[in-house]
Amino acid sequence: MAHPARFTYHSWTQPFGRPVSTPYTFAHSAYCAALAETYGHLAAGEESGVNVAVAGRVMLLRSQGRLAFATMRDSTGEIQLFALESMTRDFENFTKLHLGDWVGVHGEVVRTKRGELSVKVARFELLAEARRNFGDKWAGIADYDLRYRHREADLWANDVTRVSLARRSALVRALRERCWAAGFMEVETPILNAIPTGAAARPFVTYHQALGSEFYLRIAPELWLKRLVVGGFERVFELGRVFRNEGVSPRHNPEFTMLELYAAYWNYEDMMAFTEELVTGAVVDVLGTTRVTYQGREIDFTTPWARRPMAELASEAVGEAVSVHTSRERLAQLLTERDVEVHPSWGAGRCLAELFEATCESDLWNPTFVTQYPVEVSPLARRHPQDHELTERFESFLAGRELSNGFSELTDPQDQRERFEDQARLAAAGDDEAMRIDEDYIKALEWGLPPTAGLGVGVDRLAMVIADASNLREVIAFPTLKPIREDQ
RNA sequence: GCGCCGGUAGCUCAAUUGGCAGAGCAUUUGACUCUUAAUCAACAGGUUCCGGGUUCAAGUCCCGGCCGGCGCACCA
Repeated sequence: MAHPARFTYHSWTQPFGRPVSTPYTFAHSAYCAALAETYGHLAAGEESGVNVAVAGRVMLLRSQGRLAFATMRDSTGEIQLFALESMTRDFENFTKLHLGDWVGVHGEVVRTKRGELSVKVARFELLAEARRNFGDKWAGIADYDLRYRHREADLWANDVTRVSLARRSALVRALRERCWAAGFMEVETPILNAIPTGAAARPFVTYHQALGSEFYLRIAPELWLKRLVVGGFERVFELGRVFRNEGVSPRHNPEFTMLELYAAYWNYEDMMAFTEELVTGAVVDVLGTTRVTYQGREIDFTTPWARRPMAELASEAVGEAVSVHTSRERLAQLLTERDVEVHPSWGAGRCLAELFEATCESDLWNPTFVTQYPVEVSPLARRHPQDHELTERFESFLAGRELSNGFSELTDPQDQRERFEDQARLAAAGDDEAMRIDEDYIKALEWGLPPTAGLGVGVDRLAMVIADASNLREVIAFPTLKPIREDQ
């Protein structure tokens, strides 16, 4: 769609005059869904004797001489409007309403002879006119470009959009309420960061005029949240946007919503238990079941979720025992055999993680915890007591995609400094996603971080599953799109 | 960033091997006292995404660009 949609001006000149003068308020008294419930008992042709004031958009209009029917929708549902020349003030203009116009209607709740619950219009007001139409009244709007750039129209034109975004909202609410219920305090941490940290990702860069400094949009709130734990807030969470300057795909948006939470005195086992309870609980809150059909295939959220060490899964996939202690050469060879390019800077740990991703990740359909991540790919996680090349870390996978990431937090400032230095060496070697040394964070650890476990959940990914969406953009109200160049 | 596919009326979509750009809905006008995507009749509506090229002739073929979808890469 290179051209913006052209205006379709309706000529209101005859019925309403121009400019149309619309009211500043409407004394609304009832919603469609409530009317359907309250007056469901009315028989065909029966009148309730009750007057209501409803408002919404005209979705359909059937004008038939000296009577007319309209279908009006509000945020809760639809109801029919029934107008009669003999009963309706300004009937002539009612028949000239346009699809998409906002109207406020006063009238009696009745059921028509043909059995449709209706508001018999005594009088109505045009609250706002629709100067553009909302697409084909049967087919809606199909053009992705128009749907994503103008979600306000898509929401009226396509039921699936309304349902998907409503489910996302319900999910966010459920996650938040479950965190509150578990004693987590909701906090907010900076989005403008002097150092991008807490994850491995290329950041967005911006600039503050008065401070004369560059800032990075956060790629994760992780380190700030742990500093709050150092400060004595033992359970904190943040539900907010993070920004990663990476490719866009059906499963990646440059800005996305992350839930991160930290609990003092927990380890990663405790956090896995909480993750199950949180995610499965939220799914049940929204959908009322633990068995969800996603893209035609069932996902079973029933707890406990499977728990599998990364090395075990990778070994099964390649048909031989591999681990973080397998020689780098052998792991690299296995990767090369699978057409994965091995970078010189990768050690055995990174190779094992890559091997797992290449062979196992996309097959993990039901929610599954993968545990025991190599230290090399986990610069903020605490070492596993039985094997110091591994960490007490897990990621959960769902429908073949990463859903969450959690671990026992590294609390030793000296170890943390060395991990950062390893990352800095990767950055120097050209890895623009490696972490940078965050001296303030090391200083925070020197004040003492108690044993703590942390979790990050990709909210958009979970919303996709709950909305049965194959594309992330279906659960983001306004996904990031390339701006249309004006010179075209 | 690379590859494949797509962009035609406000919306949804047609258009044969290159041969007069169409339909439904919406809009406008008219008919109609129980409709349900109401129905019926009529009018109007086009830079076929943009810019070049080939050709007697381009929506269609070629080149470049814009935007989108999907795949790959990237995303621990």
